[in-house]
Amino acid sequence: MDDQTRMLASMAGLGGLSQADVSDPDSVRKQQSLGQPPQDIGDILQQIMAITDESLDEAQARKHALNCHRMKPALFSVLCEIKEKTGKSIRGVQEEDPPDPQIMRLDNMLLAEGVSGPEKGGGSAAAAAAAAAAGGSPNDGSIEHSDYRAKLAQIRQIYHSELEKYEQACSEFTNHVMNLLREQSRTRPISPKEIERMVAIIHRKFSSIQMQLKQSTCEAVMILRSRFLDARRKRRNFNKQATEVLNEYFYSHLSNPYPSEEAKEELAKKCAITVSQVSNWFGNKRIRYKKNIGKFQEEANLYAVKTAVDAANVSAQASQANSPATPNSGKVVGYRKPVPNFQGPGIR
DNA sequence: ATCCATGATTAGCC
DNA sequence: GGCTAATCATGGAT
Repeated sequence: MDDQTRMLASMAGLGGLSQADVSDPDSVRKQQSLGQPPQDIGDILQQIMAITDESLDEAQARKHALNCHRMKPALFSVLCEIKEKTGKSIRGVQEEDPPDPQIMRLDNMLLAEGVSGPEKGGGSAAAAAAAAAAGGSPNDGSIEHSDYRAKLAQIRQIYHSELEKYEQACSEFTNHVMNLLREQSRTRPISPKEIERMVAIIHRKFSSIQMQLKQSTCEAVMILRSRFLDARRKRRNFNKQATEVLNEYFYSHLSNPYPSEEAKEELAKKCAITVSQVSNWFGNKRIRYKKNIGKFQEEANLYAVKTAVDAANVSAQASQANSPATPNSGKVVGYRKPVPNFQGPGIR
């Protein structure tokens, strides 16, 4: 075996610094290449025991000699090239793929929720928006709101600390593998490109772990949102005055209890609730009235009387303001007598 | 604990 | 898109 062939063998991963080098390599190689059963463990142990400082030194010296050989760089690159060509199957898998749409979705959501955004406490805007969407009145639920923010901040904190941990672990592991490969590239044909690819594989693995983290964070945020912002969970009865205003309108428009968009806006303003709450209220009222007119009879009479009295007051004031000679002729707008037969004919 | 009232949501209709 | 009817979920009285 001349120097070059020995080196080729050693670089192709057959040699290096194995126990075969330091004791009797040929017997082991021959046995294995001939498909014979591996030699006894006793024999191997014998060989290990036979390793001395001297033989180690000799092996190191030989390795050093190989590394310093003038042909080494050229041969190394040739071997790398061969390996590159034969390793097509691996390459196909690792080609750059476009950014995962799912991870983009998760990123967008976390950003929107203020979890992954740059500024601290970024959830407030999202929380406010969500609260507004839920249709709550402007000044209620401030306690729950701050509670929501606190919980969101907690999620955010956990998310960031976990992310940091993953990133640290990733870079540590990457460094470790890179060092290992660099070290091995002295004795095996490992090109920098291959190391790069390995690093990419590691990053891919870690990013899939990151995706799981993002996914579970998203789930936590969704649960939090539904817990705090589901309007049904924090239902509050409208105040007495608001209910009165709505009932007044309902019973004084019993023949057609369908307020126009403008009327709804007006009522919403008066009651300090949203237009959709007004719509909900009328929807519920109509159906419940229709289902049990008898039950609402008393209420209907009450509001009819109330409306009549109000109208009388208004007209009395008006007649006082005008001339005393013209009484309330035809001025009783919105008056509705206490009808014994409330059919609500207008309800579809 | 139970029941009723009530605001919100949902599916289906027009 | 607005409405009805059914239903859910909670508040409050008992």
